Amino acid sequence: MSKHQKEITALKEHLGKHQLKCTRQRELILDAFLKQEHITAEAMYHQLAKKDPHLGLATIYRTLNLFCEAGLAQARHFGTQTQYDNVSHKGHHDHLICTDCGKIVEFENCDIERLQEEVAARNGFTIKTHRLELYGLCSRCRH
Amino acid sequence: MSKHQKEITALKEHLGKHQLKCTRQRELILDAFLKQEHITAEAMYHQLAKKDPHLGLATIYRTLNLFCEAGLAQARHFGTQTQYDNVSHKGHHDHLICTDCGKIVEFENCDIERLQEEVAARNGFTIKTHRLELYGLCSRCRH
DNA sequence: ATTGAAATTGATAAATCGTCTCAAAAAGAA
DNA sequence: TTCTTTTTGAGACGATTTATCAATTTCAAT
Ligand SMILES: [Mn+2]
Ligand SMILES: [Mn+2]
Ligand SMILES: [Zn+2]
Ligand SMILES: [Zn+2]
Repeated sequence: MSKHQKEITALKEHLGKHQLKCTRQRELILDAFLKQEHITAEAMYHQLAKKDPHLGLATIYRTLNLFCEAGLAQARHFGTQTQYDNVSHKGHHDHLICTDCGKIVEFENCDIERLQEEVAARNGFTIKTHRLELYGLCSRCRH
Repeated sequence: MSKHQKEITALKEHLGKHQLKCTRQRELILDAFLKQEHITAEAMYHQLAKKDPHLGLATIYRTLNLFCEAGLAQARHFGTQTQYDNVSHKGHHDHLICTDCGKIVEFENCDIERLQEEVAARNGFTIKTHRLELYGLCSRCRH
């Protein structure tokens, strides 16, 4: 029994609900993805080339996007590339960033999350993901 | 005396400190930029084509990146494009973005802003700026 | 005002990243 | 097995931004 049974089941459920098929490539990519905290399509392409030299980059992109739709991954634009975060690896969180020393504090605030939902609903949107980053000075750098 | 004298002076100081030159193109682009809250290089290219049909797109990019280095602008990846925000602009707002059609809705929410301050204070931070982007589907794209 | 080194420009090639196309292959229900 | 639908891989393609480079402009020193 795999350590990641919950995620494997979640994906299979998503596949079933959407008339999608369980392929060797999807299983291979899922297996590799669940071992990561976050990865780019390109990095996964090179990593999996050892196991299957014919696995196409387009398939990696398609499958990582599928994971996003199934709720297993979350895409984040980071610099010029897209990072696919493993949602199961760490819960959702946002960031406080010190612009002076670069210190990063992770936080989670349910009230903010709820207000975000309200704002979205008021504008007819359904939120899939979000990004909240607070930039400023940490206590040490303020003095 | 221009309404944006402070920013014009700030740019000239930056130019002087870095052996950069004050060109007609830089003045033209600065003038247009300071009237905007945020703009893409492409949008500015089309906008300025009326005043100078030979102004190159590369010059727009180079100049907007220069404004970032001079502290007048802030680059923000927004979907596939880069938005250059005018940091001197007073009216802060955040964004709802439809991941399907690209629609962008601007919003302000004082309660979220207040909670952000609380989170920051609890962690010893003083917020200078922040970025909040909500990604999802607009009413039309949700079907 | 003239000169000349250094910076800048515009046109366009190139790089980057991700999606689209489509014929062949695979999945899976019957 | 048969048959329909989905998926795949390879590369073309599109969008955005940066690099290249010869010609032009700036500006400080004559
Ligand atoms: Mn959050
Ligand atoms: Mn805000
Ligand atoms: Zn700090
Ligand atoms: Zn939409």
